Amino acid sequence: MTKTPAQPARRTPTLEDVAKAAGVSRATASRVVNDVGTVDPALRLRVHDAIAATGYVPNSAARTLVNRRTGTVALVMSGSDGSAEQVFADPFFGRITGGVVTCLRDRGMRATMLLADSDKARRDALDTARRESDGALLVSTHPNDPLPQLFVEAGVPAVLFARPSSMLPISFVDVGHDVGGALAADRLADRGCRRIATIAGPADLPAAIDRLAGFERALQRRGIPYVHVARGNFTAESGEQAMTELLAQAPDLDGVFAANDLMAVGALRVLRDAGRAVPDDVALIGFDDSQPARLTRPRLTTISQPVEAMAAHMTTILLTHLTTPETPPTSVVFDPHLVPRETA
Amino acid sequence: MTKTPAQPARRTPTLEDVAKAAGVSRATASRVVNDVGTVDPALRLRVHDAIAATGYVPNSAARTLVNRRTGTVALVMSGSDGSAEQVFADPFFGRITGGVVTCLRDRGMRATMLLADSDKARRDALDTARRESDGALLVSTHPNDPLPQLFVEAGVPAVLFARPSSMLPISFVDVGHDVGGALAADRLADRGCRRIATIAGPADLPAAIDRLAGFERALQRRGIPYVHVARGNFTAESGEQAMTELLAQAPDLDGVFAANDLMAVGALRVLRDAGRAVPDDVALIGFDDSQPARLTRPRLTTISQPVEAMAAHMTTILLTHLTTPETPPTSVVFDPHLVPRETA
DNA sequence: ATGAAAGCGCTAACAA
DNA sequence: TTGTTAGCGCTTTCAT
Repeated sequence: MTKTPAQPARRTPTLEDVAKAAGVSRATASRVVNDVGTVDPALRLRVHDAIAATGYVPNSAARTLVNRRTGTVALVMSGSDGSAEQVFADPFFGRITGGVVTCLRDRGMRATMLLADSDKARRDALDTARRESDGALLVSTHPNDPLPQLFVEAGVPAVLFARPSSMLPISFVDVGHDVGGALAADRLADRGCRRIATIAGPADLPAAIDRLAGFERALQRRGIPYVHVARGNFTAESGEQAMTELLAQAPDLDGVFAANDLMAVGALRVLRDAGRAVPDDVALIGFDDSQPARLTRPRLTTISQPVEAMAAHMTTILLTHLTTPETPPTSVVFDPHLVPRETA
Repeated sequence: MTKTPAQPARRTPTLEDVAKAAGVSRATASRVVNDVGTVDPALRLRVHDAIAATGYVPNSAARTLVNRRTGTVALVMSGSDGSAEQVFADPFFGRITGGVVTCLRDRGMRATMLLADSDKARRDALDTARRESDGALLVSTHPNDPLPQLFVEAGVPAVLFARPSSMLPISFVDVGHDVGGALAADRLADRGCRRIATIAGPADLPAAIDRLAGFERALQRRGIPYVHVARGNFTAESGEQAMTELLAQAPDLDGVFAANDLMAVGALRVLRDAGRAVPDDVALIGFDDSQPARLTRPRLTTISQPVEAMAAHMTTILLTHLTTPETPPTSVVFDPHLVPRETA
């Protein structure tokens, strides 16, 4: 019965307990735990035993208090005002979250979920990101989102998912939307389509702009310069309407690229109703490889983005900025790929 | 130029700074900040001014260290082993997250996202939930998930989304799956269907069991005792297969209830291919009110769950447990409702 | 290589 | 009502 023998109380063990059990000072125990500085191998072993014996786990609040590091990254979903529910219902959101959480987990870190869908929410998100996280991952669903700029101005480390509409000194990951458009163009051209049309997305969305540009350029390269363009807003209904317009404008068309799957689904319905066989009369390609693309009959050929990988990479970029603050803004653009199914 | 006049340094202000600026002690400043104890109105005012002047915001790590409260709730997505990406791609997940985050935000709290898809991940989640959050919200995607039991045994405050397969002394929210099944039954019966079949979900899933039971009971009440049952696994493909079986078994059927929308989508395809007009020859009802339900033509009549409200309520239950630990486990079952569209 | 000691910013007894 | 003080658990100089 010398020092603190058996039941010191039902309290969660602290570094002090470990030190005592190992017969060393708290400082030494800390060094062992953090694997820093130099400690005698023998002592190190004793400390490790003590850790195992006591079941010690570091208290992160205490660490944060002294280190100014939280081990947490804020994942900010930024929607237009009051769009909370809508933002989260999009499977995209979940895939991004999955990529981020998985990546952070490998590094012993966590993600806290923030929602920025009003001016106040944006301020709060900035504040929380600054004070209770080490940095932020920003996912905007609409163009001209003021959030990225806010973070840049406040000097809070942040990385964007998708290129911002206006130039900003901030890192981001994105997919090559233009490359995706080109993939679709080549696929249509390769299968012999010559009277081609496209259902483009909103004209103020960088992603939509690039998909269209890449698509048109690729066709031009293939000697198919003229493309009928109708605009949609990424809903199935707008896809129906656009397809209807297109059919009226160019009844003889034989290939269509829709800037997302939902619009492609709408287009498919109109084509079917118009008695056009897909893909034999008209080939059709979507974008996103979303669930609806797999559910249509015929199944939708589409362009896929490596969302999880992008999210993971976005996370590692942020961690780099945290480790090496002087790192200049970096952007990484991922390659999309064609998912050949039945409509093209 | 008396005390700390202008630029005390570019350091984030602490309570000490506020106290100094207001000419009071740190304790008084703390009382004002936390609105606790009794403080002279005049001093209170001076402290508030000082807070505004310094731009003070409490340091949460320091608070956590002394309070043992993190202001954070762990949102644990629990999938079968290695199913990370799949879990997150489900829109359900996002809707739950949205409900939780919104509810927490109103109370000045945050959610940290955890993924429990392996034994190690489950242990880690438990540990993180215990050490870095005040409690946990558990969302299981598969039956017989060991996670809830783990939390119960560890005594970590937790609330489940959906009733656990085995009885457990733990709070949960759920939707009345049986009520939903009955809603579908009544709808079919009301529109005159008499030769009714159902595509049930996995026999080991409480939700699937209840949907089927509620459906059958309601039909029985209406004097339609016999129901053809085929099983699916909640995918569109399984829905196709089940519908094919059903059509073979009961070629004259005139109404079908599928236990989820995806299977209903599959069924719809088979019915169309079989030349059955929907809803005129065969009426069809799904469950979930998911995106695919809105995309089919005809649009799918379905049963909707108030997911966001359920998630929010799950959160408030957890907060109640945190405030009043002796609160016994509570369960709240929400009413689903019928979303009448075109297939029934 | 190791330990003593000084905080990190805050809350809560306890005194006054 | 207010202030003093003792920690919460940890890291990190600075001596030794």
